[in-house]
Amino acid sequence: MHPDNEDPLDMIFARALQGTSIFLSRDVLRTEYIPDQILFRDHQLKAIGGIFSPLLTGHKPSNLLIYGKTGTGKTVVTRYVLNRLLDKTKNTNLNVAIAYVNTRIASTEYRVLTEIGRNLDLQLPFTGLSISEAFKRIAYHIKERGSKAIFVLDEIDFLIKTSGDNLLYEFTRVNELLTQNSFVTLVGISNDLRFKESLDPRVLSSLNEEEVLFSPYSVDELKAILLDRVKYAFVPGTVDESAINLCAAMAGAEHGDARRAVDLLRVAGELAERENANRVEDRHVNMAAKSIERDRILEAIQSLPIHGKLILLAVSSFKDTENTGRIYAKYTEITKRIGIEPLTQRRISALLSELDLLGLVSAPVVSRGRMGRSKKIRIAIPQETVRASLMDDETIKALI
DNA sequence: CCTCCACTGGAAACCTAGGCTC
DNA sequence: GAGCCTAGGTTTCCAGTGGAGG
Repeated sequence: MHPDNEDPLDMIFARALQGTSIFLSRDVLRTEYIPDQILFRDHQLKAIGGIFSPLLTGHKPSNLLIYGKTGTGKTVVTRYVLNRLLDKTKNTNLNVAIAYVNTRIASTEYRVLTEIGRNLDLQLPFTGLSISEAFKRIAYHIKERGSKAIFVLDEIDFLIKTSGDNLLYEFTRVNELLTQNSFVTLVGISNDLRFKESLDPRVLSSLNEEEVLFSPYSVDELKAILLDRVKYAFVPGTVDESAINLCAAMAGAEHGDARRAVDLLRVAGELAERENANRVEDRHVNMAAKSIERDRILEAIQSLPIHGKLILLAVSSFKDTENTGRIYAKYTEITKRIGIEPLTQRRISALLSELDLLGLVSAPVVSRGRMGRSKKIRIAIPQETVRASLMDDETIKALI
């Protein structure tokens, strides 16, 4: 057999067929995966389990607020407990309904409501209804079915930041509309402790009936978690121990982020597989770190609206930092060239702040005395990445 | 210590797409 | 199908501001 002479595609298919891939199961390394056993989170597991347990006898559990940095297991533990609870109630006459919404992804009040509706098998049109109408429909749906509902609002700080606490206030009062055999319990998940400050005290006291804190994992704990996943994810002996250590160390260096550790391992595995290596080594992990960062940026840019892309292009055409006025001038020049109506400077200022938040540009506000007060704007990602990702856009392609 | 630049960022008005009612 | 309503994005308006230069 001469592998060199074979069609490369045939080889890939053959490998897949023979199951000689280094992966046993990729799914184990996906972010949505919920393991059978959760390590180092006994305390939180018991606490959350205890808080939800009244549900088993048909009583309303307390509202709950969960805190912890990204990748500390908040979402996984919550979903795990709720899944187990659903199993327990499956053969009873308790009608338990769980709605999970990530409010960073469902970024407006209305989208949060449609998402909750979807989770409860209630179709809501994606636009056209008022917030209060959508809200009433959900409440009526729960009441009619006598549901014991749990609303999990993940990354709840985003909802508060973008839309205030009006919706949350309505949620805390929804039980007044419901009858005895139906209720809604709220679970808020946040990685920012400070968001409490911007809540109405009434909302806070209602939402904060119980509180559970998730601390970051240590590097040793991360390593143990990875070793556990490796057992199910990879063919035995195909992952170097030093590669695992490196994943754990990289993820631990930030703040004990298990999601990042697992992502690194998955991407490292995929890179190793792609180059037909039979082991995952340190260098694959290093490559994975770069690849993940690059993908994050590419995705962020590609999902930008057209004006966001044009601003990015304007910013990236300067080497040094520039103030808002100069960026705006460049931006209007670009829009003229491709025949698009420019947005106002006020709007561009706001969009620049959004790009700053996304980490694509750096735009701190500085005062230059007599030279006025403005943003100090600079591109924050490699020039070549900007070009590569903007090439996808037909209207912009011609400019580059 | 005062001025004054070049915006910032809050607030309200305006616009548009799309569902609802009759 | 006309007329109404709302959410979300944008524009309009404008008071407020940090600090170098006088």
